[in-house]
Amino acid sequence: MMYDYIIKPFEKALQAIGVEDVSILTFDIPKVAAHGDLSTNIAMLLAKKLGKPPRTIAQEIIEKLSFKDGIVSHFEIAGAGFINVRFGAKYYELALAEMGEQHNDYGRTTSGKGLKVNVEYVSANPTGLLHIGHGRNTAIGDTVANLLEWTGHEVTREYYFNNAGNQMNNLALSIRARYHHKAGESNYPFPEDGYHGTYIQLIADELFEQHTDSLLDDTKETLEVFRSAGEKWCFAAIMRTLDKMNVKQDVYYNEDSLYTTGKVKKVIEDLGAAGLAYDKDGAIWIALSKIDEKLTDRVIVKSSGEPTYRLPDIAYHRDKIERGFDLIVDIFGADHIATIPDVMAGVKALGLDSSKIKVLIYQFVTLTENGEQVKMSKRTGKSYTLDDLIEELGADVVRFFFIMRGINTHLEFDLSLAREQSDRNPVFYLQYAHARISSIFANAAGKEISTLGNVDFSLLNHAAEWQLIRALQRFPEAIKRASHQLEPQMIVEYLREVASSFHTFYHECPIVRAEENLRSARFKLLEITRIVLNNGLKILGISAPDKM
RNA sequence: GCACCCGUAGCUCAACUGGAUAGAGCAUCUGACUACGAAUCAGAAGGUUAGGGGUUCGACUCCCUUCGGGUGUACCA
Repeated sequence: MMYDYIIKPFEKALQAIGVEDVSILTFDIPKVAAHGDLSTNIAMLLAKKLGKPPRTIAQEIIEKLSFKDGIVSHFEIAGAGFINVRFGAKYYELALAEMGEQHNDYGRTTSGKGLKVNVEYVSANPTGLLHIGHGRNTAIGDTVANLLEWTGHEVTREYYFNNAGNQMNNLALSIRARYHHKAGESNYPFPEDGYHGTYIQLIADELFEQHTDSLLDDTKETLEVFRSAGEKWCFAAIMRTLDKMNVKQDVYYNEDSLYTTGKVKKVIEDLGAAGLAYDKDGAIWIALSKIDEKLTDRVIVKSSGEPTYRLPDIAYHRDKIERGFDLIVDIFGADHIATIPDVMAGVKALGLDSSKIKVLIYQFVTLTENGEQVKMSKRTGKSYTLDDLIEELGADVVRFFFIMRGINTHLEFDLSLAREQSDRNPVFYLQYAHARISSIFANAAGKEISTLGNVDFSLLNHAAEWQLIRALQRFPEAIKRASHQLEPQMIVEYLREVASSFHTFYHECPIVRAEENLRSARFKLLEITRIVLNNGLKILGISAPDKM
């Protein structure tokens, strides 16, 4: 639409003045409305190459420009050499018709067609309940996956977990201690690094009910019972929480399978063959300094024979590349920041293209209440879990709060604000716009007023209507950009603008009470607005209610 | 010490990745409901983009530097 009617004429004009490579032509949406609907800086970019002042070039371009009737109402040279374009009535009519036709698919593009993407998120080990940080991880990962789907990518949502190792052992020991306590041995020592959450006692209690005191012998076998019961319980709890968050993943990838299938071993062999791994002090090291001089060599297999986390991480990412993904997105908390260069270098050392891997680092979340920080401690088990948050606020508010800020800024989660069902809470602003539209349709139905009829978009020429249409028309572009930048927050900002334009339109323009033909056109505009809000909220994983 | 992230209105954050006059919400002050939902709208006020240099037609954005805040820096994950 925009390409055929606006961009193509520009490309032709450029060719007419002798510019062959038109790929540098881009358009911006001016911040200031007086500068039109679209703006290009092409003349400035060409100034050096052509050796002429920007405004002269702009003038030459403009002389060659020609648009179809009514598509563009006005264009001009402004400032240092910008070319500004203002859409005409015909453009809005065509755009609206197209949006209406695409309906629930409006906003989808095909820019990612044929590309396979893996988005790995949540990835919590089954040692406890999801906490606030996991919440941000989950909301970001799921929304990014949605965005990639809406731009035509084939998306696999993946959960990576480790159900072996120290942490799991710790979980088993913690449950065992609580089990002994339950059995009356109140002096049984609790492990120093044990998990203190109340859920540990719950698991122990369940085991005691099933086994009474038959697990009191501290053997390998009984410890395994505690371990596997703990894992099962934690996973079930995690899945329940994710379900509430409206999250469904496709692949659950067990780190242990990297060992059983020999993939870890193969990494060591291949690194060795490439001369990038060596033995020292009884351990195996990876020669990161040979791959990137800023890095230092690291241990990948300890002298005890156990691997460090780097080794399976490298094997895992190799596996993802070998599964044929064109883009691999990891969602990590800021505490993982140091490991990323190591893993990337390791992947590169195996001769693979590490640029396929994009790691999104999100900064920490702090909970505040009445302006004061809520302390979160894993040790004491008093931490706010994600479940607690959802219970108190609802999944919509929780998801929204986790993505309404850019990924790499610290997120202040204001509990008192989130709790408020009022205009101070930004999630309601979007949902309210949707509910209001539904309500207008219901109102019309109640009065037996037709919302259909012949639609003549040329009747829509109120400034508020145009502003709304302009916003609606940018939806596919907004998704494309957010998807490309992997920034969910951009969709939040966009939807806020749509909702704002809609509310203004609502106040300025009567709908049900408008004259019949105008009414039909306005109802159509309402319908498209509802589609955009609905689709946008769907991307954010938030419900679009008809009533609130 | 080193690496990464952040510093924008009183507060919480935007700014289409280098564009024109830096924008929203809250808080403060004015106005708009016997209207289709006031969970809304219209308006006022609020800024040396932490400080200083540089790069260029043009910088909140890129580079250097100083100052503040956060995170990480293991043969822990």
